[in-house]
Amino acid sequence: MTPLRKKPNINCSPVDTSHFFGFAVSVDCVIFGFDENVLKVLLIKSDLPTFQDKWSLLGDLVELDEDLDSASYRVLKDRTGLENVYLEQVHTFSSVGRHPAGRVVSTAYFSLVNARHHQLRQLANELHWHPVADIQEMAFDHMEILNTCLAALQKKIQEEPIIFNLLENKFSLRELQYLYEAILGVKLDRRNFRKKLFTTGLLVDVDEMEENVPHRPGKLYTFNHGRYSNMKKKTFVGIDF
Amino acid sequence: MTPLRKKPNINCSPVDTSHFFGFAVSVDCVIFGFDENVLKVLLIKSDLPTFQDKWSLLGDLVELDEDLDSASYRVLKDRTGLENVYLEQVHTFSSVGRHPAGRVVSTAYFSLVNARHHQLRQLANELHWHPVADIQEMAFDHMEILNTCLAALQKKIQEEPIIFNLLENKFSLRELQYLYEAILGVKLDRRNFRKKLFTTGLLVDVDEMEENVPHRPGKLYTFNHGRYSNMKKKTFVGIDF
DNA sequence: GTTACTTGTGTATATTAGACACAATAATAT
DNA sequence: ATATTATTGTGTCTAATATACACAAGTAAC
Repeated sequence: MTPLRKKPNINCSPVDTSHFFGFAVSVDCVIFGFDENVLKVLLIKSDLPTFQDKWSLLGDLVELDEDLDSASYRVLKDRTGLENVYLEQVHTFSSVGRHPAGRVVSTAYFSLVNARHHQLRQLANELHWHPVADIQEMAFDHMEILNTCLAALQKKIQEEPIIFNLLENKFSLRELQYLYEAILGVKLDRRNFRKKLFTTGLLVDVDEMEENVPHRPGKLYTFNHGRYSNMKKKTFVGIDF
Repeated sequence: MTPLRKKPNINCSPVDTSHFFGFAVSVDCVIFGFDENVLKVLLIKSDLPTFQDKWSLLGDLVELDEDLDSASYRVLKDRTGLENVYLEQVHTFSSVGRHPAGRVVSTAYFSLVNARHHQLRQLANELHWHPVADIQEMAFDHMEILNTCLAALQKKIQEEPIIFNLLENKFSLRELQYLYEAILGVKLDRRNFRKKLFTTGLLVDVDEMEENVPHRPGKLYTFNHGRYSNMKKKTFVGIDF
């Protein structure tokens, strides 16, 4: 429980109030995208002098009348223009010295977006996609947040089919396989990969082909959201490679 | 990132400061124990009038110079007398109206303790073990927190061998199996269960037998922590029933 | 039409999961 | 001491799943 220190009622005791009610809360969004066969994350240059020229995650302070999910949705919508994106709370970071401006605890979310979505392009002036594998350091404790969220993502895509949020609506199996490989950092056997995915029954052949590829085009598929929602109750069988 | 609203420096602007730095942060610990073949959780009667006679989780407000892990360790140590217990952050709950005294976001941890540990008994006057399955309602949003933590526990014990934290140092395979069954809410095949656990190579036969059981006594085992730490690097293979 | 690259497909083997039964042991009651 | 009761300890067969692996055919570019 959360007993507010028994003694003085928190509403009548300004001293105690300031003692406990002195936190700021923020959200930080690790926004993943997939482009050029590489897993990327959307970053912004830090505007704090302390972290001059360091990159940081997209985040914001949470308003007093706002919950964490709403705050992260707001950040995502305001900063990227995207709505209805996949968002998942991962962990709350709370080192005492983590923010130079005061006591700020931050809840990390990861988000999966289509990196080539048109609405995103326009804002490209202040935002930049970075290959996750290339990032060595960041502002604040954002490197730790990124690592934690990447681990969460790797685990989650083996449990639930959220990975499709990173692709166009229609995709080829090659794209999907490369995406799995990029996230997990492994090479997968193509035939076994296809077999496995077809047996899920969640891929719909849309009877179209890739275009503008410099080789034999592959079939395109979509993810069967409806069917997944139904079978979800009965436990989705993860993709174990 | 966490940009503190560009405009006024947060340290020079009391108005903005009170606006964002008005949160309290708490931790709530879902302390699991196993006794009488039932999964239990340690609860306390709420001392808030709003939740008269409702049970609540053990928790406390976080100090301004304290991080979340420290706060939850503190709660556990102060309230149960136990140290070196297993603790894991699960989720942060932040509904705007979740706490009657003001804006309090709370980070939930689950903890695994030996319910029969001697240090615990003395404090039994204000704390009570409740069978998880019997709990229907709780103070605050603690029912939701409990459910979330139970789900996290069920998932986690199938990925890592943390379950041994709930048992005595030496235990029989029956106790271990009943514990798995209590947490997962399923019946397991005894022969397959034993086979599976032996093949992990993490059980050490201590060459002792159960005592004071009204039937043929079983062998006692301990969990091989050292060996697990070593193999952990190479990915522990979960127990898939 | 040749080259480069990728698609699409199946089988055999190894590993793992799941179902299932009975004799041996200790404690207790008679 | 004997019977009763409850539990231990053990192995095999079958089904399901994971893994390794090769070649012909399609399209684009030259």
